[in-house]
Amino acid sequence: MSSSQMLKGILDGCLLAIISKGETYGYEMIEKLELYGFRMVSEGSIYPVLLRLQKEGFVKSVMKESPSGPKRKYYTLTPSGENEFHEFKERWESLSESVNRLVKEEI
Amino acid sequence: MSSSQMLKGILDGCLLAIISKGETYGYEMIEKLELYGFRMVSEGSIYPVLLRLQKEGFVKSVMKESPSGPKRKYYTLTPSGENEFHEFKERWESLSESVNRLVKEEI
DNA sequence: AACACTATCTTGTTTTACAAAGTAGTTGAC
DNA sequence: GTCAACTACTTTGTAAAACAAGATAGTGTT
Repeated sequence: MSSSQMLKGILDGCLLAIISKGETYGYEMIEKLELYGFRMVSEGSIYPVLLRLQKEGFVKSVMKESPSGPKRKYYTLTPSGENEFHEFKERWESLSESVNRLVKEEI
Repeated sequence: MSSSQMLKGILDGCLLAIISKGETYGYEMIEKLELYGFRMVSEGSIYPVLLRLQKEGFVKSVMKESPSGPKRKYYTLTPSGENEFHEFKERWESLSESVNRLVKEEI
């Protein structure tokens, strides 16, 4: 994956990161992203990404009853998703170092 | 600008960063991006961004003769572009901290 | 019943990514 | 002198993505 593809893949990677910390569902992921400092990540943004991640085989999901409210779709990483998350971390490392070198006046 | 808008604006910010270091032109920016570790940033990616940045009033350009080869379109930041670059740096700081907290297992 | 909160999905518009091809000047090799 | 290689910018076309907004639906409170 090239740098520019990387730019688009950050939300994907962040969702993989959240799911890697333990089974969770879409609505909760939005709340967690806010805790981590991401602002304005709305439902219209993340649900389509979750569907794509599942289509690509990186996550799988099961519906479970909620103690209150409608059923929740819980997501977990597949082995392929764990691998993808690992690769995301490396790409992120490389990208953020490049951007930091650039904006922090080095070179 | 929200986090998700931020995700799309990284290439824009990086181009502002490069131009802020001194007058330069598209073809040279691609070479510089490579030096900073960005891979596969092609002409089809950056020229449209440069046109948009100019349309938004963040950069201005002048054509100059090249000592060899076709004329070059040299870009510089406008005051509005300097301000935008400053805001980009703040947004980048905030985003990269969020992503790092997330992938580096904190919280 | 009306409202608020939880939870997911779909739709429709706008924007973006970017490969590919087009145009054009310069340089060096043969 | 022409062929290839490099420099340099633009345009075009397709595919994908972003995301606000709305649809749907269950639960809890007033």
